[in-house]
Amino acid sequence: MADGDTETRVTIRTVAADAGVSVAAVSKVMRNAYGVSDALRLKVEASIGKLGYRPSVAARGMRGRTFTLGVLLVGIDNPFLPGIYQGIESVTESAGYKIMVGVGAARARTEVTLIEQMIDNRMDGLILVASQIAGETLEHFARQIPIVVVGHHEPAAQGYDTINNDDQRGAQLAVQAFLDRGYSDIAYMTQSDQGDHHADVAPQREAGYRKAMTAAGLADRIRVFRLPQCGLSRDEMLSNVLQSPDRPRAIFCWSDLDAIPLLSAAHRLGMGIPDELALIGYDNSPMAELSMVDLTSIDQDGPRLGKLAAEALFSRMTGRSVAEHILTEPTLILRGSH
Amino acid sequence: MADGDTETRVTIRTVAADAGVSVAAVSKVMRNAYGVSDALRLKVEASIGKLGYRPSVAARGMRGRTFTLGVLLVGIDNPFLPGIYQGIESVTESAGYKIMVGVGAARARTEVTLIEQMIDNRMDGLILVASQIAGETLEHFARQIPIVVVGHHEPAAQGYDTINNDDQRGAQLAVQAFLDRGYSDIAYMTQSDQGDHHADVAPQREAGYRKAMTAAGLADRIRVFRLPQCGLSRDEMLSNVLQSPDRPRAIFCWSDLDAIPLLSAAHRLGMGIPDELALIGYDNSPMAELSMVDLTSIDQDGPRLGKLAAEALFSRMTGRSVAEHILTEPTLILRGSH
DNA sequence: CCCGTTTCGTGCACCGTTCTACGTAAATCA
DNA sequence: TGATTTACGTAGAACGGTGCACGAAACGGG
Repeated sequence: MADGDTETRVTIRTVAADAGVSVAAVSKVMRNAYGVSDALRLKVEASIGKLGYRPSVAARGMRGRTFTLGVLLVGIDNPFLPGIYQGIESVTESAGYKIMVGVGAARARTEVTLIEQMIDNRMDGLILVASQIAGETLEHFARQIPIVVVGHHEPAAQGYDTINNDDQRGAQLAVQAFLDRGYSDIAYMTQSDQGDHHADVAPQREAGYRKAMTAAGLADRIRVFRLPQCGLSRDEMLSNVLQSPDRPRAIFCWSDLDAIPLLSAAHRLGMGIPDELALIGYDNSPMAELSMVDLTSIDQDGPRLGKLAAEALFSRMTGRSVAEHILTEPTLILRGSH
Repeated sequence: MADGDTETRVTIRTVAADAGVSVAAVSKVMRNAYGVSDALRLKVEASIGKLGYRPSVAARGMRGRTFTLGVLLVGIDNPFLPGIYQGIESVTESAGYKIMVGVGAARARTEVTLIEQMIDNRMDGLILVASQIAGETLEHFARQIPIVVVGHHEPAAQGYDTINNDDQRGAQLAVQAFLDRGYSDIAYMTQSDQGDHHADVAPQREAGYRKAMTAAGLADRIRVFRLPQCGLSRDEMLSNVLQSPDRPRAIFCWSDLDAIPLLSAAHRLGMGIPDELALIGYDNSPMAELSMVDLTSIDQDGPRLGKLAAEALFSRMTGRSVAEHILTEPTLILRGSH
């Protein structure tokens, strides 16, 4: 512990002494509770200003609320997250709540630890974005702290809320967009399932793809490619898929995250887009918009999802106990890749 | 507050009662402090396991340490951050420390609030990545909590450490790479300065660019473009720069973050790369590697910076009080854009 | 066998807040 | 004017841990 010239912390007691009032009085002013005269308030506020007093969140959390929310993100390299985060922040900021973020690195174990960490830090509520954690575990945590989940389908959950774009509908939009252009040889590319509980977005999009294909009478043309996790063999696999003699003419990819590397592989192989390969992604990430990428993608309006999540969390924190499961409408962003 | 079937929390008292020992004994076992017999330890650990006890970070923090570090990031959409974060995590995880992240959104005001929040949450130390906060403010905070700063040059700082890649050297590498290809009409493109204290990386890279140009006898060819912040007029400005009759033949861009949109604008205008425009970026982001981007870039080895930062923080937390200012060597990643 | 050391476990005073319960003075009402 | 109410401020007990100081064994050497 660095113990140089440690400025002794300004506590509520320091303020009370300075203002010549009781500790409780200062506390009341801070929480603008009932029963404070203007004279007292002024005195206390003057001292607070003079001393630069900030209440300790940790101590405050031991009895009251901390006005801090926890947000758990899968990672920081996912283009889907900034929009959601910004949506959350827009709501929480104006309500005077602070946000602490945990980065789950897509490992369920890490995520559980982080959630526990947030509970132990006495946060007032949690928003989990694209969490990998199973529903039953979530129910367990939800008994200890209000929770809202984004990007994880669990429509029967009782203890927590879920906010999602309608991933099945998004997949249907993509398939339809291909059909409109006359394609019938449409494949779906997804990440390899990893303990997959059918709750994650990728399987939902797969289900939507299958339904849409079946509805179009193309059930026998259904093909699903599953990408391995690690980087090197993934790039290889992308190339292999593209070079195989019976490669699909059109690919709907579960996320821009994989669609763009796929596009890159196609480009490297000298394939024309969309003439030799048509492609639609998901998330409408900023990269998709770049002219050399120009990727058609499904947009799920991250800021809106974030906003809805924050609002749901607040309503749950203030009493609602019956679960809410919201599904928003995705939109197709037309570009040159299909 | 959701007050459904609130599982009453397992506290240190619950454990003590269950194991038939004192609260202090449990505390000792948790902190594996001196003076615990094997018998006692076993008894207590059994109860802890049975009850699933986790100590409250908040309460613990009021006297001891929390084993939690705060990491402040500029944003989550910056390709430079994942590497650094991963580097930090690799060190802290094995040391049994948890990380809470704050997202500063590149606004100094928000960042200050978040740092205060982290101090109030009793974190044991802070790593600030690409923070916008002025040096004097940092010194102030550094008196309250050990701090290490990444991506912000403040070589004279006393109270905190800084870890940076040598941005001036990186700029020099870029200029040299252009010179080697025979370019002399080399411009620098940067973000418009925003309260800029010369400490941020962009001005450092600018200084390096100026030095390198001067050293090459091209002082009179020095040109600097400053991009506005907001998205729309930025794209316009990029196009304008590229379409002006005396546009530079080679541009060194302060970050891939702006180099890639610039590349996109060039592509949209049908300009050949590198024949009509040569480009070098900074950060070697994953996108730069994509075949349709193929951007030459300066790599600063984020994971290494993160690792160094975490190690510096630990050494500071365990007593070191004289500041450390580390500069790492950047490398040029050759690709097709120059 | 006595006395000085260790070793182990406990009681208790913190840490910085919140919040309930209570006392007092002023204002209102009959 | 006396009885109520209302407004304001204060003690002091939580909250869930930590860690110091202390006492009681157990140990060990002369």
